[in-house]
This record gives sequence, C-alpha cells and structure tokens, in this order.
Amino acid sequence: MKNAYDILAERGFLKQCSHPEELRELMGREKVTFYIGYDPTADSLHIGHYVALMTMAHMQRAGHRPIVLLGAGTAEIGDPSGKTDMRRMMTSEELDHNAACFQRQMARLLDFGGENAAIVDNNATWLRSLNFLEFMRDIGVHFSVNRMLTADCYRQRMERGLTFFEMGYMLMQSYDFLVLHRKYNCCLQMGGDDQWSNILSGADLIRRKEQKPAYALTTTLLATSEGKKMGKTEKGALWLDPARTSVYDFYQYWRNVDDADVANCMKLLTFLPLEEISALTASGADINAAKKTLALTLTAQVHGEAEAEKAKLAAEALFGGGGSIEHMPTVRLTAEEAARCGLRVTDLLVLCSLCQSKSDARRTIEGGGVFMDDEKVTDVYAAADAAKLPEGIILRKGKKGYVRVIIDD
RNA sequence: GGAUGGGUUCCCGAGCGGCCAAAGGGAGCGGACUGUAAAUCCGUUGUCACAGACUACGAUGGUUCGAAUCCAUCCCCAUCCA
Repeated sequence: MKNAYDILAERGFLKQCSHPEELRELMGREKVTFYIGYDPTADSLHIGHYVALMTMAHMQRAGHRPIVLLGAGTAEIGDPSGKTDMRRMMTSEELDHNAACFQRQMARLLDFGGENAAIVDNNATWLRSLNFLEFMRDIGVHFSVNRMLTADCYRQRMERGLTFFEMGYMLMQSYDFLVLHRKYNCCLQMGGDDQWSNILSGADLIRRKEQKPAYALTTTLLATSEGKKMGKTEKGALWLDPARTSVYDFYQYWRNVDDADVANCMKLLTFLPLEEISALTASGADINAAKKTLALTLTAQVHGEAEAEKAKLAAEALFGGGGSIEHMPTVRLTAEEAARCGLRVTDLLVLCSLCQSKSDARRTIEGGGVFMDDEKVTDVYAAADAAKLPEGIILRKGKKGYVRVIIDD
C-alpha cells in the first residue's frame, strides 16, 4: 500500500511538517494514531473543515487511526486566532447537539467502526477540571515566552496587541495533544497551517515531558490561485448542511470556480486519481467539463449521489437547456403570504431571498436585472400573474439567481 | 493608574456646524462582453408606503434655527509611561 505521507504530499495537502523524513518512515512502518481538533461552535461543518477531513480520510484509508477531537472545552472561551470571534458560552446541550451533527457529516468520509475506527473525544473532559496551579507548574514551565513571541502568529499580533489569554490558548491546545498521547498513544497532530505554532508546541511538549517522539503536520488552507480564502458565498460560509447551503448552491459554487483553481480543488477535495485530474485540467482540455466533474463529484461526496444528480439536472435545466426544472431551487408560499404582498415582484424577490430588502429589489429591477418567466421586469410595481402561480413561476435575478415560486392553497 | 491619538455606512478610509445617506478605494450586486470562468468597461450599494419620509457617524445627555462635526459624562481601542 502506498505511504499515506506520499499521498498527502502529491495531492498538495502538505504545508509544514516538524520531521518530514522521520514521520514518513514511521507511517510506512506502523499504524499511526493522529488527531485533528474541531471547535463545535456551529451545528454544521463548512468547507474549510472539509480539507482537514479529507486528510483524515486519506490517512484512515491508508491504515492509520484518526481521532476527532471536539474542542468543547476550548470553545467555551472561544478561539482567539480568528480576529472577531464572539466568546459566547455554549450550553452543554448545544455542544452535544453540534458534536452529533459533526459526526453525522463526518461519517460520509470517516469510518467510525471497524478496524481503524475513528475515535471521538472531547477536551472539555480534561480541561474543565484542570487546576490552575498544577497546570502552571506542570505545563506552564515548559513554555518560554521568548520563544512563543518569535512564532509568526504572535509576532504579527505584537503590533495589534496580544492578550495573555491568547497565549494561554497555545498551552491548552498543547495540553490536549499531551492528553491524547497518554490516552491513545497519539503521536501526530494535523491541522490547517494557521495552527502551526499551536500544533508544533504540542509536539514539543510531548517530546519534553514524555521523552517520546511526536509530530506536527499542517495542511494548506483552501485558497484561490490569488491566495484568497475559498468557500465564501454571499450568504457566508459554504456549509455542508443542506439546510444552511442548499445542495444546488453547493453544486453551483464548484461549477463556478475560477479556471485556475479547478485542479487544486480536485486534488484536495475529491478522491479522483491524479492522472485523471491532470487529464481533465490539461491546457487543451475542456475546462468547463472539468468543472462539471468537480461539482458533481464533490456534491456526491458530501450529499450523496442522488442529491448531486438532482442539483446537476436543475443546473442543466437553467443553463444548458435540457435537464429538468423539477429539482431547481423552489420556494413555496402559502396563499396567505401571497395575498399579503399582492404578488408584487419586489416582495416576491425578498421572500425568495433573492434580494435582501425591498429597496434592494427595487434597485435591481431598475438596473434591469430581474426576469419573470424569462421576461425582463421593467416596472418596479409589477406583480406576478396569479393564474400562473399554482404551477409556479420562475423568478430570476441576474444570470444565476433562479428560484421557482409556487403558491400552495 | 497617567499622557497622547482614535472609535464614521459590509471592510479600509476622508469629512470636523447647514450644500452629508456622508469623498475615495476594496468587496458585493446588476448590465455589456464571454464559457454559468477570468480580465475590462458601465451602473448600483441604509430602510420604507421611494420626486417624499424615516433611521444612521461608539453610548448617553447638552449647546444651536440646524450636529458625524461643538461641550459634558461614560464605554471601548492603540501607543508611550507606571
């Protein structure tokens, strides 16, 4: 079987690693237990988490054992490495609920049963009961502030200000690694490259306290060829939960990625073989076909084949001719809702969340960007034809914002 | 705790008594061009019952015919000192 390290390397996941040769050799020789931490601050994962999940999946398929560490303990105080994170206390019910949602989404990629069953643990278990004095004595002594300040993430913050809390976060995350090492013999922590210092300091802590090897490895963040973060939509993050980001929108996001980013997305987000990816995205190849493959493959991975197929059909109906309108994004209104707004197009646009406000809707109409059943709406006061509504009218905003509106009796 | 400089619309950032729903840029949205791509050009970007009204320049009070702009108190942030 191929070495997992090589798989990650050739697909472009690897960013930094504390001991590349040593780790590679270890992965070739034995089953490695490794972990990635996830903060359960929402009830769904988003695409940023997905890259990390993919690394776990590749590792597990190569015979290693993953641990999903839920950061319920650290989530209680909020991760400071994002700039404006709200430090909201979460109830344990919320956290449990979120954790369950995470696990359900992860189960499509990770195997929670069987030989290398993925383990789920929660750092609240040990962080909550931590005694401050003991912690400072046992863990705190191993951290040099001088050294921490040379870390990139802190150096940048020196200009803007740095709280003790932020530095403490590093200790907690390092302590997590130590606990998992003792509990499961976990010797590798992976994560996004923004976590590099935190991960590295955890590996150092284990080496120092336990005199055992421990490794740190970070993966590239999902970014465009211009270095911008990917996975942002008008409505915020690109979520894996279809209630937050519809399957259609999810499909469309990937259908519309920049030409230059298709190959990278395929390598990081799908399991398509590398040869196939290079063939699909070679300079002479039909890049639009590649985008369709990316969209369909990834959507199927996240939402299942059937749902992905529906999204594809809807997209074809709207853009290519053919396909079927049956699965296109649909908004159902009650007769009462419809009556209340008098079927005015401005109101309908807002009800379908195509526009943010009636003023926005009005402006868009004035700018010539609204179509009803393929006819341009020119009058701000226009209303839909009530007779057509039971079977549905198609409202369009711009080139890509399609919604089918149906009134139920 | 002290000194100084700040808090403006999605973000950065100008404005410093009326002409301010607030310059400029970024980002977003719409149009043209395209390949459901990029680049470029044009328009637009608080809300609503939309030639008008209402709500907005950290918070609360005050001065004034009139305040983002002046005064007072408070809250936050940055830099230096302790």
